[in-house]
Amino acid sequence: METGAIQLESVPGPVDVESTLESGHSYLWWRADDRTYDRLGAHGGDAWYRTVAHGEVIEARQTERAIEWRSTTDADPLLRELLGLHDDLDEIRETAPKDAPVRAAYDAYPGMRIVRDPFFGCLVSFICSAQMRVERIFGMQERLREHYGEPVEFDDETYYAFPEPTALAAATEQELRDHKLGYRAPYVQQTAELVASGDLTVDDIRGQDYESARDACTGFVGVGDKVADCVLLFSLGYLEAVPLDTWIRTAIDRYYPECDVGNYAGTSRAIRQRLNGEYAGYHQTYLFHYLRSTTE
DNA sequence: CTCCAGGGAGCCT
DNA sequence: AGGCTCCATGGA
Repeated sequence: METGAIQLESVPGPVDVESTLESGHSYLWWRADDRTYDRLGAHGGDAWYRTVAHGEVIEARQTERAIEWRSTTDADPLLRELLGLHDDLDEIRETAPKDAPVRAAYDAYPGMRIVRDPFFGCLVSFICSAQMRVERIFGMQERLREHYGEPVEFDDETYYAFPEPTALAAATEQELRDHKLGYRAPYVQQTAELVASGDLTVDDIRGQDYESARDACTGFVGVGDKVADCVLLFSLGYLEAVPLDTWIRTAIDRYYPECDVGNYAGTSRAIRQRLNGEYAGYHQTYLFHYLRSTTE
């Protein structure tokens, strides 16, 4: 076992691991303790989180001055990448529009960062997210891991990685339905088949300009514009991607009604411009959480 | 009981 | 391109 700590003073801008991992833009981490997911802030923000990424088990928690970690490897560079710790959050916030809703949203969750999830897990988890509450999406990914994931030993325990594309491609639709994926079951199976066969992979997406990348991503089954935007934003680092979900549509109706031009591509361009382009996805994610936390 | 959740596919015009 | 309808599941 290796252990270490990332000093917060080495990270540009504030950090909040809890809101980064529990707000529902990554579904690939889980609580390492017995405490269940709950309202943000309910546990003092010092909980241990665990994931298996690139075959390595990583556990991390935030303390007053550092992010402590335990892992099967030197997790420092991997953690910085996965948690978006390279993003200069102060600079990003500076680019946000200075209106009341965005300001309030940034004040509500200082330190929340955009994750960089491994591609396939991000893709499948957001296919599963269609018409599904945030809390339940975690459970679906947990069942996929435990039924189809490769075991990894760590600290005398066995944990399961997110399934490889071949493993989910070999699953039957009925099996996936039995694991409560509902009508998303064939989407996940067929998308896994596309990736496993090499017919459509991350290499067909990464590196292209934003709108071309989004179009390419909708080639997966169960992936429309919205899920494609989530994958570009939460896995591939397209920080300008603005997923137009029910919550951000409410925000558009309320605060930026002129941006709704009646179709996804046009509304996407308008709200992206309204949120000042380059980091529009960051600002959207803050708005999403602000709205979700203040309307329930 | 009904309504709805970080939507998308298939089919129609 | 744009507008239906259907699709599972479970908590409010």
